[in-house]
Amino acid sequence: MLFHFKTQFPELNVFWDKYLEFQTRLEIPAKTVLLEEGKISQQYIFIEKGCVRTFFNNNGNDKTVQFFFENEGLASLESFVNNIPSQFTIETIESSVVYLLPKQYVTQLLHELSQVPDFMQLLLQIFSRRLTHYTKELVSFIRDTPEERYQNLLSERPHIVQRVPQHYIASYLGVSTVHLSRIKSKLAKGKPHF
Amino acid sequence: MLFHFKTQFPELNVFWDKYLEFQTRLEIPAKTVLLEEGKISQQYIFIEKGCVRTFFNNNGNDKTVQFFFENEGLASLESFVNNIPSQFTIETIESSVVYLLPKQYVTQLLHELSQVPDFMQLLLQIFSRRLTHYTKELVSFIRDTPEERYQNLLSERPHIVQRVPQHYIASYLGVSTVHLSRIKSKLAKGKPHF
DNA sequence: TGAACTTGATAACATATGTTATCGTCCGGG
DNA sequence: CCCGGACGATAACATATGTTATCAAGTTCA
Repeated sequence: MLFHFKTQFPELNVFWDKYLEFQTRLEIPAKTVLLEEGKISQQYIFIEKGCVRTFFNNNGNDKTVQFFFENEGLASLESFVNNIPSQFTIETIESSVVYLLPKQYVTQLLHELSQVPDFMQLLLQIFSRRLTHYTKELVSFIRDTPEERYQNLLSERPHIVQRVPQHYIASYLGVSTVHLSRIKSKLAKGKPHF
Repeated sequence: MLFHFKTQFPELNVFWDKYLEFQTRLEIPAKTVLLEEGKISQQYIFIEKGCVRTFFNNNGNDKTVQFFFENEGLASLESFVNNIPSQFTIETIESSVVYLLPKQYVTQLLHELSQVPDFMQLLLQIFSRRLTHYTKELVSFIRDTPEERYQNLLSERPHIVQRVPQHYIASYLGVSTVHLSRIKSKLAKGKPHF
């Protein structure tokens, strides 16, 4: 997944803004597929309103990998950079408004950015953040029980739990919807709120 | 984790070789800690002989994340780049011979490399490979059963199974040693070799 | 060589989690 | 206004996996 230059590095806005004119605005309903697993990513996606998830198919059983919300951007990075099929599908959860920037312009943009002094340092930082994110996800999967993962989600990213339908949460946590229900009811008993 | 410039990109050897003189050679026994979880990575490690693993501690219960062998190099990337504590411990599995290149020289090396035309493209490729690796690990954890993960390991990286003690494999697969034994004995029944 | 340690297998039992089925609620479109 | 679909809770049962304990076969090292 890519990052969004604009929000993360204001000093790069000037570059980003040059490409605004090449973006396409889309208003799309829930469950619209923006990139299909197995296809090659052709555009960078920026979310103005709504939310999307990335997932992969496992015998008709979706596994959600990540959620994205307003003012976040994404693309299948490996697919983008190496021109290989995407591991994931990208799909809206709610009806959304997104902007699409075709790959050729992203490549151009990256090329322009490579002229910026110390851009490599930025790039290193960006990637090490992404790597950190994925290794943390991995570690959490290895180390934590689904119940712990749910509690982490609740405390660290409560907006996800509030906004996203529960079966997507279950698929993100790596458990069945039934078991997530169990976890919730167990937690509810432990900590009654009044 | 970093990559090893030298083996992956021969055209960069000339840069790498300039730093050979700053490397320290170490002969160390099994179970030697090269970087401790929570400390800041101070050097890049290159393995001449032997093998090492990275793991994190979970209530005295190690969880192995990755294995490295001859002619591979590693460092805690995030720790390196951002000067933050490493999420993992790096430890030898067998008695090994390693070379250490202090961080300051790696930084210098990276700076020199940033002068190379199109180095950014290389860097993008390097990082997208790393990202792909971690996302594949993550996907495998989410999608596959421990038995499937073991079979994947057997078919794709049999040298690991042959060389690494079984309890490290179990910890890498995310199961108890007892359960890995069960998996092995189950597979042995299914496919008798004679 | 003997003792301590490491490695691995197995059994018995406990717990966690998946699967299937059923039910209730809510919500949006005809 | 009603109906169907999406969403979520729960029960009953099946399976996967962890935990603890025990044993056996190497390995290392004094």
